[in-house]
This record gives sequence, structure tokens and C-alpha cells, in this order.
Amino acid sequence: MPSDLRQERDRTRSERRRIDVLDAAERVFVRQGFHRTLISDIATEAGVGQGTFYRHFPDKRAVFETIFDRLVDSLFAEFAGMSANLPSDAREYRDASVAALRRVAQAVERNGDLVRMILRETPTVDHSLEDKLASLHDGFMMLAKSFLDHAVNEGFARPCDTEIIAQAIVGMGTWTAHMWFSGRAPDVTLDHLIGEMVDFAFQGISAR
Amino acid sequence: MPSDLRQERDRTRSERRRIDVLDAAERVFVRQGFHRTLISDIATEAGVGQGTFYRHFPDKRAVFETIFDRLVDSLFAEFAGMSANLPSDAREYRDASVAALRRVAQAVERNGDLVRMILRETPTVDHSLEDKLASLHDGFMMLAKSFLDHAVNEGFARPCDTEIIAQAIVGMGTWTAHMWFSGRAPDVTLDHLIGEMVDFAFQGISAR
Amino acid sequence: MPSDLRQERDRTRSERRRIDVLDAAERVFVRQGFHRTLISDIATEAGVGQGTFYRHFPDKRAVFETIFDRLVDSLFAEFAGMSANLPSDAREYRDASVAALRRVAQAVERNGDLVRMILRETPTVDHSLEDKLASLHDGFMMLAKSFLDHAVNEGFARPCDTEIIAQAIVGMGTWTAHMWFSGRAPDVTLDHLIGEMVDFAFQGISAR
Amino acid sequence: MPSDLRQERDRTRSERRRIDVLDAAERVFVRQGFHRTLISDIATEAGVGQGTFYRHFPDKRAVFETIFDRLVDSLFAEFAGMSANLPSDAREYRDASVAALRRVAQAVERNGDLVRMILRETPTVDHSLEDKLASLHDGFMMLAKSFLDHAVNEGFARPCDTEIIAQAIVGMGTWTAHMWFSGRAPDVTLDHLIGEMVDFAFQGISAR
DNA sequence: AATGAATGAGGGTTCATTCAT
DNA sequence: GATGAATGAACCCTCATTCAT
Repeated sequence: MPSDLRQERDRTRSERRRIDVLDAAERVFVRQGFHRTLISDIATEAGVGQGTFYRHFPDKRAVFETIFDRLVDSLFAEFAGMSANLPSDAREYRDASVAALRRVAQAVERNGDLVRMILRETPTVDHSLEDKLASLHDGFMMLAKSFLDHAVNEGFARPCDTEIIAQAIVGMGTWTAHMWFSGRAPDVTLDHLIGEMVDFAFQGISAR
Repeated sequence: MPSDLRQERDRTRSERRRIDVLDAAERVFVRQGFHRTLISDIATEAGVGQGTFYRHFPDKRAVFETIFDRLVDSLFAEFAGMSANLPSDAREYRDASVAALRRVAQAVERNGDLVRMILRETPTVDHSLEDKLASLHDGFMMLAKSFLDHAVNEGFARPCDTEIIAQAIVGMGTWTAHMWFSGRAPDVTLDHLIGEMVDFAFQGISAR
Repeated sequence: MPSDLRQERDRTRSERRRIDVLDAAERVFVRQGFHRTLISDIATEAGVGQGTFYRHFPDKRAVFETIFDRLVDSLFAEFAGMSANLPSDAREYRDASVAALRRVAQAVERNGDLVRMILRETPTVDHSLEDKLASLHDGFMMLAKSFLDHAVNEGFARPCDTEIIAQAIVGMGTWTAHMWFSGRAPDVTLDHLIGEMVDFAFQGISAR
Repeated sequence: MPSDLRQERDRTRSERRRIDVLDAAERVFVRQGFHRTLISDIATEAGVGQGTFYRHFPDKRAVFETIFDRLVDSLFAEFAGMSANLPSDAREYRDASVAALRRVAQAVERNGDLVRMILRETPTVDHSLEDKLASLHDGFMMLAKSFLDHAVNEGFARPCDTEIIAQAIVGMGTWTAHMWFSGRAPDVTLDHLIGEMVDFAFQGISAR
């Protein structure tokens, strides 16, 4: 039945349009921020009429949320194959940390501006989006915490309030990423940066 | 000449009005964020007409910047008497850190919502305000760095890339403060939180 | 490609809308003057929303200038075929003057209110529009002067400061037109009026 | 009784204030035109508070009208002693015309900007002010007409539609004055200008 | 009487959203 | 389905006018 084929093709074309709009919105949000962006900016950037925007999204907030979700998914995909086997001594733990950070850094590097935009804009878009971002942070924190708990249990990390420390570590990382992608970080290689931060996390600043 | 007296009184009253408007704006910004706040919201909250708003500020952005500056000044005032004598051994250094963090925490505690609002909204208001906030962060980072450099020079902190570590520490602190004042931090006392963070910063997570 | 057709049709329709707004503005300006006219008055008169006004003109001043230019163009079009052959004796000169005035009068008659409005309002709209009107007057004056110079050179007008006299004649004409279209001129036929003015311009008031 | 004296002095002071405001308004109107002038501009220029403005005038229009009337009065005062004895031959008539124009020119010269402002702004302020200006023109026209009628009756002016000619002459004069005070008139002496215009009015342009 | 801070109605302008084509 | 002109609610800002001091 050819109409099936046609429906299929139409759906595909529509889906492509939707993604065009999404990509355009992302570029504009990155460039101008959420609040300075007009629907017409997005439509123009996407090369479509404003009406077409409304065929795919109910409003600006919805596109933003879709972009947010898309980013989160792509970051989580990056993590998928990662936490396979837990480290069994301090050395392995450290190596795993460095490897994980490198992987994240690479993942984020490809669209650092996007990440920065999301971190900057999300909390001012909406209360519910602010919460969503918070859960995301919580998710990372839980991940870090479970890593840490494991290490403590295995005896190659000292006992501590792992929730607080996990929180601190995530904060440290997020912040540093923010700086790095703003170009406001010290002018060093990414490997050096990661190395210093892991050393700090493992040994702190104290001599010995 | 009685008109001198009158001018004086008028100036005082006008100054009070200005502060009323400023305080009202602060409350509304905290409640609704910068972008959802209308001039009329501020005027209503202050219990004055819209025209009165414009008598004291040219626009919403200007009030925001004034609130920002006022906060920065009040935080700096808190720091004024602090960095008197530098610590001369590791223990003193740790104690000084705890004391400093307590002091900052207390200073911020009184208007945690304001701090959170400023941290959240500022980067989306304006490019120039975003920069202003960045310099502020830089300032804190430099402070932390000089502390750290001192400790390294004195030999009670291990040699490291103090700029990176200072950045990380400031990030960690800011982030944790953010969490704390959102009520999304673990449910512990402030002293415990500070203690854990300082321990982490000094010894890291490693056993021994 | 049907979109070409559509673009064409859209452009035509838009152009028509623009002219609707322009015509409406003209009517309102004539009725209320520039300063008493609100954008909403124009939109209402045109039967469109306020937003539509702004789709076609940036502000009230711009519509005014467009109306001004449109009038000037239409008046100049009237003059186009006129100054073909210069008169070669006093009688021809007088006949040519009468003919020219009749022609102008007819051209202006069709929209006397508009002309009056433009003469009245333009100098208060804007400095640049005031200047534009002044150049227009200058243009007319130069035209009159060249006519006069020719007559003097040919010997059927007495030697005189032709610039001053040209200025005076234009003033006389403009003024009389103003009066005529306000309904404040003496109650005579246009031909009589023109005849008297031309006689005056040729012979002055003196007996003989 | 000293309170009489005091009342008297107060009245005088109030009257002086009123005139200060009036003078200030005049300067501002000349500088900015009626519509661009704010009450606060006038008050500032007068060096008084805005409240004081309202003590003396109900609104901007009223000050304008007062300035208008004041100008008219001062011009009429200038004419008071003028039309004493009517001329009895053509030569005298011409001399009288030149003398009259010189006198008017001098009167106007002292405040040419004011006259220009009044001529420019009045018709756009108000319908009733427009009418008032029209009556003024009518007054001048009637004056000119009666002069002209006399001359015709005495036989040293040719018979003509004196109303039309009077209108034309007034228009010519007003227009030329306008040009002159805008600095857009030919660069000649006032006497030359007047001479040319009177010659034109008496003999027209025709040779012989 | 003089002041000028306070007011808020009024008018300009923007822009999300609709809808005829 | 796509378009973009049209719309008008919503918001910013001005400024004539009032009135407490």
C-alpha cells in the first residue's frame, strides 16, 4: 500500500523538521540565552516560518526542555558502558577516576557551550526545570556517593560523610567545567587539570 | 534659612524611599526571579506608584545591579577584619579555614535566598553583569590561592597547581552553599558540613 | 513553483495594506493634526490592529514623512509636462502664468485639506522635516526666479532683484492657497482670484 | 495700615513671578517648540518648582495663549500712532508704505524668533488658537484693504478686488518676514528688501 | 506661597500566538 | 503541512497634575 509508504515518508520529513527546529533553537539559546530569544529568532535560524515552530512545539519552554533532555540523554549514554567493574584498590580507584573524568570531559567538550548554556539558563526558565536540573545533580551525586561508599567499605578511602563529600566533588567538577568552557580556567592542558583535581580529591592539600 | 533644613529632610526621605524600592525589588527578585519580575510588581511590593520606581532607578537592570553591589559590599565588609595574621602551621591553617568558613556561612546565612538568587539570575541578566560576577569569583579564587601559596611556601601544604586547586575549592564552596541554601543539602548541622569539607580539602578521601 | 506566486500575492497584499494604513493616517492627520494623532487612531481608522501599523512603519513620524513625500511627488508629477516652451512676450508670459496657476490650483484642489495639513504640521514635527519643507519652498522659488530672470532678460519685465520678488510671489501664492483651502478666502471664483493675483503681480496696484 | 502694603508687595512679587514663568516659557517654546516642551522644562528654565507653574497658569496651552496675546498687544502698540493721516497722492502712499514696513520690521526684529515660533506653532496647538491667529491675519488684511480702498478711491491706485490684493500683500509680507527671520532670505539689507517689495507691490514686474 | 516627590493614566512598542491562504 | 501577516494583550516608560510639607 503506497499510502503507508507516504505516511512513513511524511513522518520522517516531519521528524527531520522537528530536529531542524530543535538544533536551530539550541544554537540561538547558546548565542543569546533563553530570555533574549524570540520564537521568530528560532524560526529564522531554522529557516522555517513561525507557524512551523508551533506545529512542533507548544512554546519556547518546551523546546528548551527538549534540548535539556536531549543533552542529558546523550551524557548518560556516554556513561552507559562505564561503571562496569568497580576498582579493588586505591591505585585502581584513582585510575578509574581519571578515566571517568576524561571520558566526561571529552563528552562535554564537543558541546561545551551547550552545557554552559544549560547550566546558566535552566534555573531561570522555570521552577520545574530548576528541579529537573537539581535531580540531575542529585543523580551525579548519588553516583559519586556510591563510588565513594564502595571505596570506604573496601578500606582504601577513609570513613567520612560520603554524601557531603560526593556533593562537594560534584560541585567542584561542575564548577571547574563551567570555568573551563568559559575560557576562564587557567591555561593548562585538560590532562593536567584532571590530574591536579584527582590528586586534590585523593590527598587534599596537606603535605604528606 | 529653613530651606536647607527642608532639602536635608527631603534628601533623607528620598533616600529612604529608594531603599524601600530596593528592598522590595530584592524580595520580588528572590520570589520570582529577574525575568518574571515586572516593574509594576516591584512598585506594588514597595507600596509606591510605578512613577516612583522610575524616580529612583532607570530600569529593572539598574535595580538588580544595585542589589548585586550592595550584597557584594556587605560580604566584603564581613571579610574586612579577617585575614589579619596568616597561620604558621598546618593545625592553625586548618583552624583558620574552619573559622573563615563559619564566618562566611553566617554572613551568607542571614540572606541565603538573596545569595542564591544572585548566583542564579545574574548570568542571565546581562553580559556585563555576568562578567562582574565572574570577577567576583576570580577575587575569591585569588584570595584562596594566596592562602594556598602561603601554605605551600611554609611547607605545610604539598606543592601543587595552586590556581587550579583554589578554583576547585571556591567551586566546591559556592556549590555547597548553593545546595545548603536551597535546602537540598544533606540534613546535618552547618558545623558538621564545614568540618567534613575542611577535612576533605586537607586530607582528601584517601585512607591514611 | 507555486511559492513564487504566493510570494507575489503576499507582496501585493502587503503593499495594499501599507497604502491602506498610509491613507488612514493621512485622513487622521488632516482631521486631528500630527500631535493629536495616536498610533491607535491610525490603526482604528485603517481598520487594522496596532501591530499591523508597526509592520509597515517604524513610527508616526515615518508615516508622516511618507505622506509628505507622496504629496510632493504627486505635485511634481503635475508640473512635469509644464515648463515646455518659455514665453516670448509679455502677453504670452501672462497667459502662461495664469495657465500655470490654474493647473497648480487644480492639482492642489483635489486634496486641499492635505496640503493645508502638510503646510501647517510639517514645521512642528521635526527639524529635518522643517528643512525638507524649506527646500521645497526653495525649489518653487528657484522655478519662479528662473521664469522671472527670463522675462527680465527678454525685456518684458523690469529689472529687479528677482530672488526677492520670486520669494514674494511664492509666499503670496502659498498664502493665498492656504486661505482659499481654509475657506477663509473672499467668496469669488478661482478664476477671478487667479486673474486678480496675476494682474497684481504684473502691474502692481498703481493706476496706469 | 501695614497689611495693605504687604498685600501690595505680595501681589507685586507674585506678578513678577508670573512674568518670570512667562518669559521662561517663551524662551523654551522658541527653543523647542510647543509640543516638545514639558511643564518641567518651563519650571526649570524659570528657576521655580513645577507647583509654582500651576499657581500661575492652568496648563501649557494657557501660557502659550498668554504669550501669543502679549505679542499681539505689543505689535498693536507699535501700530498705535501710525495710521494718523492718510496719504493724498501716490508718492506719499508709497512713502507711507515704506515707513510702515520699516516700523513693523523693526518691531518684529527685536523678537523675530518669537514671531517665527508663534507663526509656526500656533496652528498646531489648538483649533481656537488657530482661529485667533486667523483673525489676526484678517485684521491685518482689513487694515491693508482699507489703505488700498482709500488709494483706489483717491485715484492713485487702479481699481481692483482690494480684498484679494490685500490678502496677497499680507501673505507676501508675512511669508517674507518668516524667511527673513529664519535666515533663509536672500542676503541683502532690510531696506533693500523693503524697497524691492514695495516697488513690486506698486508696479508689479512689468516693464513700464 | 513654594516646592518637588509622588502618582497613575495614557500612549508607544513588542512579540507570542493564531489563522487565512 | 507550511507560511508569515495580522493581532492585541501586556508591559515599559513618560509626564501632567496633585498635594503634603
